[in-house]
Amino acid sequence: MNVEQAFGTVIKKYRLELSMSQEKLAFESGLDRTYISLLERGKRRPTINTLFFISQVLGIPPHHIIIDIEKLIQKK
Amino acid sequence: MNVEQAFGTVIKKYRLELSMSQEKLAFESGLDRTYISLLERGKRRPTINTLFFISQVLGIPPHHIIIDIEKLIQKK
DNA sequence: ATGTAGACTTTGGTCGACC
DNA sequence: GGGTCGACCAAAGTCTACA
Repeated sequence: MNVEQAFGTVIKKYRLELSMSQEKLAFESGLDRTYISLLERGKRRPTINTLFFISQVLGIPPHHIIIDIEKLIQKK
Repeated sequence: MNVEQAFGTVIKKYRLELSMSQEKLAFESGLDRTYISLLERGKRRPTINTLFFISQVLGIPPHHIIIDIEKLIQKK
């Protein structure tokens, strides 16, 4: 599993835990809804700024998301 | 202080601790030397993939760099 | 509420050269 | 060894629309 796929998996997991829609996550983070869709499916590589925007809305510290990514790509 | 400035500050700190040149960091991480220069001066926003490449070469876990960034932008 | 597609703008990232 | 500039190409991110 690569970094962008892991990122998508992780933010989707946290988004669903909050029962939040892609639409709301997009709006609150100032990004486009279709872009959130692309991110969750591992089709885009976010900048670290985008990471910070999204994690802020999810209420998760950015480094926590990175730790999850590290674990996912470790597992292959 | 913004995210990209913090990123530049942090990777420069770790690079200097290793007494590594920008040239070597660039080569080992598969990036361009001038781009490392831009990053350290906060002129570019790296993707998370770039974060992983660079942190690998620096021997620092990616989330550790993110923690440092969080602290720096907190302090203003 | 989400996936996809196409056209679009902006910025990440490369490369050669010079100081 | 590092900053900068200009030109360039690839990819981030937007927007409209339809299923």
